[in-house]
Amino acid sequence: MPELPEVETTRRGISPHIQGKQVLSVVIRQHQLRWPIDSQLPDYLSRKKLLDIQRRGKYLLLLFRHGCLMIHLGMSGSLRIVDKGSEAMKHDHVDIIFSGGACLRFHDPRRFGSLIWTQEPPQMHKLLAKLGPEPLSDEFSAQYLFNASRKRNKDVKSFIMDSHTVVGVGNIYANESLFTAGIRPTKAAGKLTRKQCEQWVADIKKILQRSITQGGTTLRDFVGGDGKPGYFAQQLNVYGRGGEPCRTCGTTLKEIRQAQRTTVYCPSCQKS
DNA sequence: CCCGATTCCTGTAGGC
DNA sequence: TGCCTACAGGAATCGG
Repeated sequence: MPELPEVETTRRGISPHIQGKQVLSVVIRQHQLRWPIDSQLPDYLSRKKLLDIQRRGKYLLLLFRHGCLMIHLGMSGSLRIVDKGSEAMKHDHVDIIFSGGACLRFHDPRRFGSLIWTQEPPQMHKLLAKLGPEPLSDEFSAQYLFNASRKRNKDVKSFIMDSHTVVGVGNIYANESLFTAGIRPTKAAGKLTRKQCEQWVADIKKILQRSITQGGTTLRDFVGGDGKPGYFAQQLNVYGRGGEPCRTCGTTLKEIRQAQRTTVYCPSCQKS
């Protein structure tokens, strides 16, 4: 489940191998992803130079002079650099082969990911145009969160996972940051206090930043071939721990469903 | 505008 | 052991 730290780790991992290189060929083995891959993609990319790789939310943006390939990893997608000619495994859906012999390989068992070609500036694309701020930017501040949450009746957990509020806070980080901030996940967003917004924003940034740092430790393995995401190694306080004792107070962690997602929280530490 | 439900897909875990 | 089902999850989109 690639969250923002994994996407950023991926960006940093693949960039040195393919940035500035020319696309030699594109192989699509499976078109049917979250959205069908444009059959003309090989034509769009062939012989073109990859200028830069950026990230917006959980989208990776492969920038070319004449357009942009937007890649989303969905929940089981991954990108790796392999040698040109290395044999494709099951679920290796797309190869982009570059001058110099590096092959960018898209792997996605559950096919929730997507590869979308656009000729507009990517920030104008409808999938990116209305996204909320980057969580690690100054734009994502306590003031912003307070303002954005006014008169919203939605529970805070679903509210923060909505990419129109802020990008990149998925289920894991929503659960973990609410625990650290001591906020009850079922609280209505509109009832967040300024103080809570300050605490929560700071905690979200802290947790994401720490996770990116840890993701970086797997970079070597990443390119070499096993691509294990780093967040499994990190200490999770609540995510996946329903029914277990809270690490802080020992109270049994409660598991509920919010908007078809599992929420875990400590009834004692997250009262407000 | 706001919100909840539905949808895509397959690996894994649990029940029997 | 193996079959079957339920479930996980990001986020766009639809319906109320």
